[in-house]
Amino acid sequence: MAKEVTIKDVAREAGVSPMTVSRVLNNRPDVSAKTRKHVQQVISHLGYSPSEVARSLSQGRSNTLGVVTSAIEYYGPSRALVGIERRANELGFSLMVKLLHNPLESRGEQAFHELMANQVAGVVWAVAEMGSQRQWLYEQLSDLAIPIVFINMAPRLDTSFVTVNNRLGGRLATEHLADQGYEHIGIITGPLAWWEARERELGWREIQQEGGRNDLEVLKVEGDWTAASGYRAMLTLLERAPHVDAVFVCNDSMAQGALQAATSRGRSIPANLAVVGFDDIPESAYFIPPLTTVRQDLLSVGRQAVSQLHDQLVARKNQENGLAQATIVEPQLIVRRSSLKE
Amino acid sequence: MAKEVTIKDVAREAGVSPMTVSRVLNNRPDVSAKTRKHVQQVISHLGYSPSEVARSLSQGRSNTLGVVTSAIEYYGPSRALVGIERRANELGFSLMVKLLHNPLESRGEQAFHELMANQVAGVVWAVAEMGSQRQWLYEQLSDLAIPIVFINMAPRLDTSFVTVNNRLGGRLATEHLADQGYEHIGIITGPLAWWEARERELGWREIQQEGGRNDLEVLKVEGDWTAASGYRAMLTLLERAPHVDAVFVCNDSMAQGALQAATSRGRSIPANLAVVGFDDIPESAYFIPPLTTVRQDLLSVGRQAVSQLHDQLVARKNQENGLAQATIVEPQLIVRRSSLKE
DNA sequence: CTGTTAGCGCATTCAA
DNA sequence: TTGAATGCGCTAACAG
Repeated sequence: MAKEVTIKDVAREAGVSPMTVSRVLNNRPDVSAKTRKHVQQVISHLGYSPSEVARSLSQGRSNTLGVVTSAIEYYGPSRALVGIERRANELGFSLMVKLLHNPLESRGEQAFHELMANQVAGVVWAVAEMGSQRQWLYEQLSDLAIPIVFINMAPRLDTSFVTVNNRLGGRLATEHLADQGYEHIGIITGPLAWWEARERELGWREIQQEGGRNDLEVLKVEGDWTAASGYRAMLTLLERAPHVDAVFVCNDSMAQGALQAATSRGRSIPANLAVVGFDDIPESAYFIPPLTTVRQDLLSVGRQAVSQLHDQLVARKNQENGLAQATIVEPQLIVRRSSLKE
Repeated sequence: MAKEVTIKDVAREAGVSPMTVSRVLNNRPDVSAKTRKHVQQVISHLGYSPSEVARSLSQGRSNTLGVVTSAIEYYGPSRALVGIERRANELGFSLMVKLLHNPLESRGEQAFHELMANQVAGVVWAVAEMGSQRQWLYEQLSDLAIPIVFINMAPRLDTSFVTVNNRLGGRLATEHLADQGYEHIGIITGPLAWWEARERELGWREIQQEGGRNDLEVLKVEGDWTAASGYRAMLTLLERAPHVDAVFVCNDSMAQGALQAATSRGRSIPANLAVVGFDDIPESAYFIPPLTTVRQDLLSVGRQAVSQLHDQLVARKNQENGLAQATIVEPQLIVRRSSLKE
C-alpha cells in the first residue's frame, strides 16, 4: 500500500529535474548518455513506472485503443479480438473494450462516447454491419478527433477498414459444389440483416446464375448463426426442396445443426447430401463427417486493423493526412469429406 | 475536430463556478435544485461529458476495471468475459482487457503492472490456475492498493474468488454413468497442469472409488481441451482399454473429437459407448448424437466477480475492511442421448 | 448552498 | 544538455 513512486521521487533521488527524467522516459535524444544511464538505474531501483493517467491528461491522448465489438462468444469475433489485442500489445497500446449485446442497440453510441471520454487514441469498430444503424457515426466521421478502423463492414471510400471477402467465400463454397456436379445447391444463410450474411449469399447466387440456375428462392432458408437455427433450417429445406443435393451453410455452427438434421432425416452425408460450411472453427474437422468449409483468418483481420490505426496515428503526428486504408482478406476453401462425391 | 468542451466552459456558460458543475456531475446533495437543473441544461446543451482521465488523475482512481484473461476463443472464457463486461457496464465501469496467450507466460506480471499504471480501480483475474506461476501475485496480495477477484482458481482463504465446483461436475457426470450400470468408465481429462482439469478428474476418481473400482489409470487419457486432442485420446483409450463402455470427456470440444474417433472405430454412440461432456456449449445439443454434458454458468461467474469487486470498492470507500468473499457456482447435468442406455 | 485555492503526475514551452 | 514555470481537467478541502 506504499505510496506510488512518482517522477519527482525519481528526480530527487537521481539529483536531476523531473523534466530530465521525463526525457529519459520518452527516449528523447537531448540527454547525455551518462545522465540517461544514471536516471534509468534510479528508475529501476525505485521500481518506478509512469502514470499513464497523468501522461494522458497532459498530452490529451492516451496509449489506449478503444474496441467496440459484440458476440465474442462466437469463434469469429473472439478471434478478431485476440488479433486486435496481440497487435495492440506489440505496439504498446492497452485496450479498452466495449461489448454490445445486440449490434442494433443504441448503446453503440454511448459506448463510443465513453471511449472518447477516456481519451482513447483510436477506435476499432468490430460490430456487425446491419442496416444503417451507424448513421450517427458516419456523420461525425469527417471531423472526428481520432482515427477509427472498421472491421467486416460494407466498405466506404472515406473510411479505413479491414474486411474478409465474404462474397468470394460464398463463391468458393458454391463453385466447389457445382464443379463436382451437384445440381441443386441450397443455402442456409446467416441473418440477412447482416452485411456479411448477405455477401455470402450473393456469392452463392452469382455462381448459381453463372451456371444458368434459376428458381433459387426455394433453395434458400435463413438462419441466425446458431446450431439450433441450422437444424431447423435444414429440416425446412429438406421438406420444401427434397431434390436438394448439396447445401452451403453459411457458418460452421449452423452446419453442425444442419448435419444432425439431415442425418436424422435419413440423409447420409455426403452420399445423399453434400455440405459446406464457413469459418473453419477448430471443431469442424471433427464433425461427422468432417466438414468442408471456408476459412477466414480473423486473427489477421484484427491485427491488420490495429496496424492501420497505428499508421494513421503516426501520420497525424507527422502532420500528414493519413489517407483511409483498406485491406481485404481473401478466404480459403478447406475441403474435407462432407462435400466429396464418392 | 472542435476543441472538447470542459468543465470551465460549462461553468462560464452557466454563470457558476467549475466546482458547482462538478457537484452536479457527481450528484452531490449540496446544490440547490434550481442551480442543478440549470447546470444540467447547459451540460446537455453544450454536449459536455467529463474527462475520465482528468477525473482519474485528481482522484487517484479510475472508473475502469482491469481484466486479465486468456483463451477467449473458447466458449467458457469468452462467456465469463461477457459476464464481466455486462456487470461492469451496469455498475458504470469501463474495462481494460489484457489477454495472455499462454497462462504460464510471465507477461501476466507485466499486464498487471500496466493495469496499475492505468489506475484501474480493481482487477478480475480470470487466467487458468496452473502450478504456482502466480506466486508473485499472491506475495503482494496483502498490501495491494486495489482489490482483486479471482475466477476459477484454487480457492485461498485470504482472497476473493468466484469458481465453479468442477469437482462436483466431475462427480455428476460420472455418477450419471455409474447409475445406469456402466462398469468401465473412462476419462479424457483436460491438461492436468490446469487446476480445473484436475478437479474434474478428482470428481471422476471419487465416484469410481466410492463404487469400489480400482485400476483407474488405464482408463484415463489426458487431452488439451481441443477437439483434435479428444480424437487422439479416444483412439488411445479404445486401444488401451477395449472394455471401456462409457467415457467422461472433460469438455465438449474434446467430446466432439472423441465422438468422431469412436464412431470411426465402429462404436455406435450410445449403444456401444456412452459419452458425457462438460461445458454445454450451444452446439453440444447438435452433436451426433446429442451430447449429455455438464453445464457451468460462466456468465454468472463473470458477473459475480465484478459484483464482488464492487462490494470491496464500496467497503474501502467507507473505511470498512472488505473481507474476502467467495462464491462457488454449482454446475448442472444436462442429459441428452449420448449417455443413455437404450 | 456556492466559490476559491491547490494539487493530482506528467509534458510542453521557453529560458539558461 | 538541463531546468523552471505552466497547464492538462477535474475534485478535495476549506472558506464564505
